[in-house]
Amino acid sequence: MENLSILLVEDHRQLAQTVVEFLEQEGATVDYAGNTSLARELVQEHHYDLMLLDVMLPGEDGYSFCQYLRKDLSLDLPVIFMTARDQLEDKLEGFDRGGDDYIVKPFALPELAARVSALIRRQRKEVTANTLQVADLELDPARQEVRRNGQLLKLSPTAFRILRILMRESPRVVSREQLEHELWGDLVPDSDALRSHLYNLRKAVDKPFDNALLNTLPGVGFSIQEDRPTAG
Amino acid sequence: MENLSILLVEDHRQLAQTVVEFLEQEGATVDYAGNTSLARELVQEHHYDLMLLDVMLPGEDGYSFCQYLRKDLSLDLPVIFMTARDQLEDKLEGFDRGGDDYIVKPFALPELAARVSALIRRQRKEVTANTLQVADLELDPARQEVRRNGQLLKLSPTAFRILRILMRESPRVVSREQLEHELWGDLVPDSDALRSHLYNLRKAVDKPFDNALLNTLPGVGFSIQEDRPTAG
DNA sequence: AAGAATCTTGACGACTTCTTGACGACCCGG
DNA sequence: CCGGGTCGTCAAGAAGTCGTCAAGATTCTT
Repeated sequence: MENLSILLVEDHRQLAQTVVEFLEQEGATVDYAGNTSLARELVQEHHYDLMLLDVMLPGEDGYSFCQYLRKDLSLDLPVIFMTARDQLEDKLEGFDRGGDDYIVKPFALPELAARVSALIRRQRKEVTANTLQVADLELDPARQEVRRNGQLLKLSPTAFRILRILMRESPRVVSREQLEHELWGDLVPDSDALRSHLYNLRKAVDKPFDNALLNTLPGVGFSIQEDRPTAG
Repeated sequence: MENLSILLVEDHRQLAQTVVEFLEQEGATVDYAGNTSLARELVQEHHYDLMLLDVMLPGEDGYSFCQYLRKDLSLDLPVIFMTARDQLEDKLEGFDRGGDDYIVKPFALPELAARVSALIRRQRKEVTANTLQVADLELDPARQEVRRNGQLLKLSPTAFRILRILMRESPRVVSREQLEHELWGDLVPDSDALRSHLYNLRKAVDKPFDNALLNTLPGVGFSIQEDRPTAG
């Protein structure tokens, strides 16, 4: 659960606090919203790896909010519904509105943690120790090796981590904020160290080759993908 | 569940048959194994989209088999444990050995179906719609790309956001107030910056092409749609 | 404890993006 | 036909971001 960024949406103060304390103790960073309007703002401003969503909320309910995320915001972050409703139709509705999992209150905190981890590792393609591949780039997490066109590249540990994030998200664009949080958690360096690391990463991954894989989208983030055509 | 290929590993004949019939009726193709040795062979010879795995099996148990899949075969197919064991430690072990979900017997068949679908769509990254489309305009939120007639357009971040809102609401008309609020929240610029952004957006989206998609309804707002008839 | 590798920081110029204001065209009501 | 409001057009300046790079600080290795 290291450096996982989680958003908890739950109006029950008591339960919320319990969950937050538990998750933070497990190493996650947790933001908390008691209703969906605050959740809406948070979700637009920050990147979260996962959301825990109560169904019964004051104002808009959790189902509706989840659907809004999927349809209007095109956000595909994993969502776990967390509710006392245990009827079949309730569960079906949760999945139907775009939820990934559904856990009935009261639940054991370790089960919640296990389901969170399971979703995250599925999302991050860490189910097996398989190599990640983008074009002629291969990254082997087990061996800590990166090859391009069969040729072994020398990367610093941080550069390796950045590349790994970019490759698992490929061809999605990863925001600077998301990268920084995943690399450093709450201890983001004062200055813009990420720029330096990216510079070095590019020097290793792209410089020696003809076509560049690592793209910058100014003001948005970074992505790794083959042949991003330059717009006319 | 159309065209899904599922492997069911379960020694209880009665339950197995019920599940198989249900899933096939839902449109899936189901292979069945009563023990892990048969399951081993099947998994090596065929591709499955998902596996339903009982824990208590004759010979090797389900936990062990799942771990074998992940570690030795490096197979990342989604696995749902399906068992009568409802103790916390059992569930934790299931996730720990690489399971994606855990459903306790007896369960409702529709819940099983819902969990299967949820896993599949996550696996296939179909959680959200991949692109927004209006006429020959396509916007891919994940890649931050916009194409018209297949050709990549170059947009500034703000122009991209405006287009995305307009396409999301298409063919509805979006008021200036709504646009400004969604772009800047409470920090709307003093002057009418939106006009400038729309101008630039039009330059990129409409100028290079024959027909305009971006319409202004004076005093009302903006919309994006094909062939808006010029009212008489 | 010395040396190597790595990370952070700061500086610089180049470039992009955003905001602002100016101007004239258009529409509509008075 | 005049005037206020809205709109499209455009350029200039402000603000911010990016690539580049080297020097100092820190951590790791030996």
